[in-house]
Amino acid sequence: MGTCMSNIAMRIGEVAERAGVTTRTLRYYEEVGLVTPSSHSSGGSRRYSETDYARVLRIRELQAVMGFNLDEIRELLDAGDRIDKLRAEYRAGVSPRRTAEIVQEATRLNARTQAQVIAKIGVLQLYLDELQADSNKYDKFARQHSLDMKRGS
Amino acid sequence: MGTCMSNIAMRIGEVAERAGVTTRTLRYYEEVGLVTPSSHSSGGSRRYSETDYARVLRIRELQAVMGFNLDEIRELLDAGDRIDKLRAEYRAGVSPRRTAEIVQEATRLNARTQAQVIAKIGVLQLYLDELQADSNKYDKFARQHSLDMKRGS
DNA sequence: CGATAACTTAACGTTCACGTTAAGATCATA
DNA sequence: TATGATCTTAACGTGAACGTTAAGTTATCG
Repeated sequence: MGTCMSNIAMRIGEVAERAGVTTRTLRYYEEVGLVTPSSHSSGGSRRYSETDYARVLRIRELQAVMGFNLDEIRELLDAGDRIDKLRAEYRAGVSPRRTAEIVQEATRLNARTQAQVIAKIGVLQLYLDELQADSNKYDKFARQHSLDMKRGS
Repeated sequence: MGTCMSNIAMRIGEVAERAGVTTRTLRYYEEVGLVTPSSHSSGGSRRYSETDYARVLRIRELQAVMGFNLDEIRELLDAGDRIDKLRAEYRAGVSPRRTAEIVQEATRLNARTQAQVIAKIGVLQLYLDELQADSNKYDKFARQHSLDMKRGS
């Protein structure tokens, strides 16, 4: 299954370096079902495709920036995978009933995630507003007292 | 130091319940220098002020919603504390020279924090855009295949 | 074909952010 | 002042997400 995609395949060390993680991390991600190398050498070593690499990058972003844990990330990625699979299945012909179910679930997951992101942005924006109000006060104070100091870069 | 502020003081259990955390969590926050109760009973029990309580709430928000770890949160709160101290110093009366210094430092601290928040908002916005693009695809797919399903609420 | 760099699994170690007893001190109330 | 609820410190436990050896296997290169 999907052993040869005419795609250059990277070894684990290369992927690790490019993604800024350790090989241990990649093996751990495989252990918990996040990224499985799309092929292996004849001897059994892992071979990662560019798609695999992109997946690692996405995981790191979801983790570092969004603060999701690996379980949540797996849910999100699974939704995407399901859609991809569905697309392929659909092209090969699948029941409309099943198609509807899958698209609906992906839509729901997407909506849920959007809501979370929007909530986060909202809180950050509030916090930023506070900070800007403060900084405006400092500016005003400085001007009132003719303290000249440069703002910005 | 700061033992009596004529403020009603809460015991640790009350603060914990109001903030939705355990007493262990509050003692841990104290251990890592995040929230120190502003007073103690004669026998040595912790007594928290409303300000302390607000600080706990802020910590939880920064942690849960923004995904900061406790080290990052301490940095952010420390900046705020520093600014508060500068404010107090100014109010106690200082030379115009010192005033300028104070305003300048506060401005710099504020700007640094703003930069962090803005960076996070930026990445979140990018991610949100992607999510919306995906959800548009799902919609389009559903419409093309006449799968009727409601979006929104 | 040999060297050595990169890989393999397996297992124990570590840090963060607390959870969970344990054993005793303190607080509020009757 | 008694007593039960709440507090105290201290210490060991836990799950997530890896880090760090160890001991052996595979890949690559001259």
